[in-house]
Amino acid sequence: MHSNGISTDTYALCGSITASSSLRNVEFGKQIHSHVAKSGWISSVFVGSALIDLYAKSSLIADAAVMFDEIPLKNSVCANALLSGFCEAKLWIEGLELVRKMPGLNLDYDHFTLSAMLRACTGLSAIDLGRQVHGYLIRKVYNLADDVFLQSSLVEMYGKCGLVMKALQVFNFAGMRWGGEKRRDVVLWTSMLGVYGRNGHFEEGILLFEEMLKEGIEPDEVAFVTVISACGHTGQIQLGLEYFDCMSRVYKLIPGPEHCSCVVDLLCRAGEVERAVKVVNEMLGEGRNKCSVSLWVALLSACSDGGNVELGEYAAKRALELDPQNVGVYVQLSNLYARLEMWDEIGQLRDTMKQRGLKKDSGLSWIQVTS
DNA sequence: GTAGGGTTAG
Repeated sequence: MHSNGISTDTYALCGSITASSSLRNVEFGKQIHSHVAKSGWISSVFVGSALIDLYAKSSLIADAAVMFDEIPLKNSVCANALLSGFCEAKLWIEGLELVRKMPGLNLDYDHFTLSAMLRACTGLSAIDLGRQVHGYLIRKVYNLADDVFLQSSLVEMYGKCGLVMKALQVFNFAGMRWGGEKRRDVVLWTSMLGVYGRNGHFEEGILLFEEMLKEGIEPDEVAFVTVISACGHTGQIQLGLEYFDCMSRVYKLIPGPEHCSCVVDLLCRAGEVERAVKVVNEMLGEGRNKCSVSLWVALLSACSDGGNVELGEYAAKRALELDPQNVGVYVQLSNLYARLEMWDEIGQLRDTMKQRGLKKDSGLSWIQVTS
């Protein structure tokens, strides 16, 4: 269109930018950006928001922030686009700072803002602020029960802070108002399922999954990861395998590496290492190439827990053949050696990692203590 | 008629 000399307008520009965003083609988006800068449409808040979104989704958060600053007449939409970029990048403090600046810029909080704030609270385990946002929602948002995004953000926030009953209360409230209507979608159900899982309530999680099926909600890939993992924790091998099987048979979903490793983990937890190896081989035989690394890693992880050196080393070798840069494999193998006090082997492993220029990230965690 | 949100195991 442009090369034919036809002038573009903001509608066409927004369309092209969102298209390059969904195709994950940042380069094309950047080209449009420089074109926009010359055309004079750069001050359009519509075009600006689309560009912020493109940069934020391409992990170019600094570029997104610059774009935001350059929009002369800002509105909530462009602020929210940057805000969700911060949350996506786990820059929760930066996100909350932006939220604090919004009133001064004459920007109102809407559902998008509040849902992103809750995500930041979840990331920071900031229960006090999270409660304040919930209070604000109850007071100011009359149609809270209509918004599954806000509901699931609340469920996640309470769950992350360990308040399982509060999460359940929100989840039940979301279902209550609509009686027979299916207002709770699969993501909201999965959020609650995940809260149970992360807090060790695996039995309840499995029951909730069954309840979801009874309500006629179609489970997705994420729901299956969570429920198969829950089965692993309760030792319900048969049930876990049935879920794995019905994923493709009944729901026509293609199991990914994460499902395969859940199944391996489930079998190994139950001490069925032989059977796990058999499953790995079967899966590889079926040509699930994408699964192969994670299958060996899952097997290695299980061997690490059980102190099975021989099989662990074999699994590590196979995993590294496929992905030599995988630091996780070295860490797992090192854990296995440490468990059995095989210090010489750990030394060798460190040397190998150094030679290959690999480094393990150090861990970090924090919580807020409820006052 | 254009732009922005929530779920994944180990």
